[in-house]
Amino acid sequence: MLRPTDLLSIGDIATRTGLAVSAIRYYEEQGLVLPERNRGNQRRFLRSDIRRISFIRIAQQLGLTIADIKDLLATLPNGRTPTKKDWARFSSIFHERLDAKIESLTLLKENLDGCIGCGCLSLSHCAIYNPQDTVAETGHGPRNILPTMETTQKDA
Amino acid sequence: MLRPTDLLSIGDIATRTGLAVSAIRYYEEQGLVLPERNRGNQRRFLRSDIRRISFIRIAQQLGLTIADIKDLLATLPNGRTPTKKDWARFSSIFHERLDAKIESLTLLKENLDGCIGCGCLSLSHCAIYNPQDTVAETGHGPRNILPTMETTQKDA
DNA sequence: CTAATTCCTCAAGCTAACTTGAGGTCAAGC
DNA sequence: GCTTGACCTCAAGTTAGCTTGAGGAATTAG
Repeated sequence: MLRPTDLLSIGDIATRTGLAVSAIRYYEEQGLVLPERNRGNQRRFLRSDIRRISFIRIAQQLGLTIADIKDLLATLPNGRTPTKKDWARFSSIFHERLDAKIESLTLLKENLDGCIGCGCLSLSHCAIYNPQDTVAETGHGPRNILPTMETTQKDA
Repeated sequence: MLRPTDLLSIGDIATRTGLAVSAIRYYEEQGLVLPERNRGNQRRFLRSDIRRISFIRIAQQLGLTIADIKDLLATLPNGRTPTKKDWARFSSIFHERLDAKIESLTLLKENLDGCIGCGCLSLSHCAIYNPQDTVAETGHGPRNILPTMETTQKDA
């Protein structure tokens, strides 16, 4: 338990953050955390990395990708863990994202309401089928959402 | 162009729906559409399948998975394409989903607002870090979202 | 009739965010 | 000092929703 200079092992971090060890290794691989190594090549984290990782999880919940988060963290001087001030700055970014999401979901809902009566599904003038800005589940992977879709409708 | 009994080829459907041919084949594979075959083994769709596929796309936009949609379509008598009445029924389901999503995003936003001042990130009492109900990006794949996460934090 | 399209069926690839496993090393308790 | 548990590094697998490609057959235009 007594670790020199108050450094934490990956297991400690896992316990503290509730993440799997493999996930933390993955974060390191992606450059989100930068633990040092002891002479046996084992990762040694700072206490502040717990906060850093918590920040990562929160950002993920808000819909940011690993890459997004990496960029955000990169804006911090010296690659340090976010402070109160940083946090305030990030918060407003998050806030905007949430607002945008809520707004487009609301829009979608309104369109849906308008559609209940018509039951048209006739593509040409259905507001839901031809949305201006899409949100919903901006899923991962090559999952084209309608508006982005290019007309790749020809076969081999 | 003149097709017997007014049946459509997969290419026609692709053009009409704006989807890729491969996507439509995939939908068939997943049991979302059930085209017949001509004697040359080529798919022949009904005109109503355009509506059916439009429905699928709309449901996807609202965040339903292929499996969800399959289940929904399965509730239709005779596996037919949704009618006005069906559409009204589905609409209310969609409506609920949207409401739930909007609500939890709003909650998240409120928590975030409350957090801007504190800048704690101290896990123990941060409302965002310990959310009751998570939404955000309920991503695909083995991406555990915080509350669901089991304590698999031990290594090999 | 023939060339150009379009279509067919697999099988494999892609993306994000991880997990799982094999094979081996390190550290802590007794 | 030695066993046991924690850790290490790859490589490969997982999920959803498709796309891409190879190799071949059917349709359609001229």
